[in-house]
Amino acid sequence: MDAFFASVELLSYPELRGLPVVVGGAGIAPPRSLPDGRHEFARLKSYGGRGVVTTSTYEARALGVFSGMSLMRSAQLAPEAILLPARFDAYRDTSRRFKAVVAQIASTIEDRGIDEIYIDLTELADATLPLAQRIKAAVFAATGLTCSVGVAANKLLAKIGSDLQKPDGITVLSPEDLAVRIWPLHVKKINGIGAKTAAHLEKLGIHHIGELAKTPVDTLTQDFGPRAGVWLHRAANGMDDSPVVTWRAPKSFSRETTFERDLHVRRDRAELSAQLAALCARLAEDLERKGYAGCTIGVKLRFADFHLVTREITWPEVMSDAENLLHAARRCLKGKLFTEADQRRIRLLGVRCGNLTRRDEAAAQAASTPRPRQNELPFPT
DNA sequence: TCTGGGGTCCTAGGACCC
DNA sequence: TCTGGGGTCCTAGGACCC
Repeated sequence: MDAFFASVELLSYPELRGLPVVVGGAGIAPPRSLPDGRHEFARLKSYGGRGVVTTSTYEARALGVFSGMSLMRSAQLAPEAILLPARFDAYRDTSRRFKAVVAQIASTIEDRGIDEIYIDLTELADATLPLAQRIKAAVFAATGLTCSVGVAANKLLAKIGSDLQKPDGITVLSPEDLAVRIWPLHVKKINGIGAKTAAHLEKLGIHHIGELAKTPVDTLTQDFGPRAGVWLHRAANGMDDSPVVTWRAPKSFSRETTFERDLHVRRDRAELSAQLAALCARLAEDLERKGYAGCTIGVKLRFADFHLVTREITWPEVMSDAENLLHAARRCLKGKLFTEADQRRIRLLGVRCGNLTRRDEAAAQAASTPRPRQNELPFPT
């Protein structure tokens, strides 16, 4: 989907069409409705929190504002841009509709998050281009939104192709296109090559996919290890035999929050305790709603200096209720994480539950989950 | 004025068992 | 007292993606 969250918002606020609009994270007030039916929108420059850009319209991107950028920095680049709070329920609803309508045309679909799918068209007899056009038209009819489609012999190339003519594009790649259209692209266009790997390749003098493709595998395996080295070489040569996976069992659920201000390990202990309990309660709700329980419980801390620490414990029995999650999470926080004289501040706190089983399968175990111990304080010092 | 939230996969070391 | 492989599970961190 093209600029998905922002595009959904434009359906609600068509008067913003053509303007730089940014959908952002936390603590943003929704637009105020005026008596005459118009809306009063917040501007990026009025924002004072710690959020980041979730999605920006193409007009905002033209000003240098992209996903992941802090809203503060975005405000410097585009102070007059409209700022909207994210409405995940609306995006999830739209997401379901676009996926459902595609499923009517081709049922083998791999979910790649809220705004992206892979579709296996192998078994469909239709000619490629009309098929892609039909999918786009169906998505537009169901949602009022445009998407970009890449068609190729595998997922790796289809993904790159889908990005070549955004927004509202169709790109069909044939084998001959590899050298002509893929090799001139930067290595970061390959799904799986991020900032770190790209910087590493840069040091080796490899910038474009074509250069990577012509680099001997041995050179790559020496630098990146056997597995990654081979993968890089294959990817650059357009090779990918990964299947379209229609369903995966979830591996973990988690909840985390970044505080409005950094919390002191000792002085803000009561607040940290309350936040931890709240996260466990939300995680328990998620597990309950989705019907899972897990036995590996972990916490995640980001300190004010952005240093990240995780701790996890595997319990003998699975759990899914808030009390037991909290008990286990507190356990993770005990030990050498904090000292008596600790003056550090924490910016983010998270709780995770992994090693999942379906709750109906775990029902027998559930009866014997350990009772939480009382009077235990989290964030021991 | 820095840097969200929810995920997956990989690696590497250590414990433990046979 | 010194020495094997092989396998699994657990834990911490990191890269990457949407």
